[in-house]
Amino acid sequence: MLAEHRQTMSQAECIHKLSGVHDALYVLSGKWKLPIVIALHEGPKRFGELQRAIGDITPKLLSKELKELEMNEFVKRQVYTSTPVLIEYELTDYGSSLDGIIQELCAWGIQHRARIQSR
Amino acid sequence: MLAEHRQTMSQAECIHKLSGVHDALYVLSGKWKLPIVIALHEGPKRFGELQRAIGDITPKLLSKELKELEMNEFVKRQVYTSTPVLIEYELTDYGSSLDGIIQELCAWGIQHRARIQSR
DNA sequence: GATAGTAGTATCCCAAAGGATACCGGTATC
DNA sequence: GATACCGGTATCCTTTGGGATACTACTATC
Repeated sequence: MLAEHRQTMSQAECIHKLSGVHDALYVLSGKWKLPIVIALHEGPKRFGELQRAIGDITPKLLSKELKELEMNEFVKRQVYTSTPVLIEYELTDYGSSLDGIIQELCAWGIQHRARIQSR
Repeated sequence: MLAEHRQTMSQAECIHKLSGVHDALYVLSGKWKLPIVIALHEGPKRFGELQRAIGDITPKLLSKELKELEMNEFVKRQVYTSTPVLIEYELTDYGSSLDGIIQELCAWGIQHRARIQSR
């Protein structure tokens, strides 16, 4: 293979990766989206439970992030019309498709912290 | 296993994941860090080459992000004392350890785009 | 000697992200 | 009837991330 072709191929691959990563980061933007998804991984949670599980998130932000997660079909808002009304947020199957990303980030982050601390 | 214990375990797991993901996202913060790492994946690049490869990044931002990537040992700044001086940025082995994360983000991003467009 | 490229730095500015605080209507409890 | 929880909303304010633009010192080329 000619150098010229290799160059073209790796450039194409680079652009391909750039766009994929960009799209993924776009829907995961914001400080709290992944924390919310991780917290919901344990099971459905109510608004207040989520707030306590994550810690330090204000209701305004939690509400906003949940709406965006709902729009992207990562999270389902379940309303149980009992009295009083019970509202639960639960991870959808599509939300669970983020597991690979979360696993990689988590594993890398943990080894990185260990690496930093051992210096 | 008692429900109580399951709950405790999954909470611990949740906190564990939260901290790992947090640490990873912390060093990858900023709009251009992953794009730079991806661009350098093809091979070493000079400042101007990087700027052109990424597109739309201003020299100020590129300089800042490169410094942070260098501090985290993702990127090595090579100075060749020829005349004129040649400066190249190259990915370190540790920088390559981000490949798993990039792969996951890229693959997920691409399937997500396909999913969106097919609706 | 003008022009262009290389590798950045300096300054200014703006929009967006996010935090603090207060509030709302409803229900249940004391 | 006061208080407290639930599920949020509204308003204000600060921070910071990042873009635009200009500039520098050096070298090479026309």
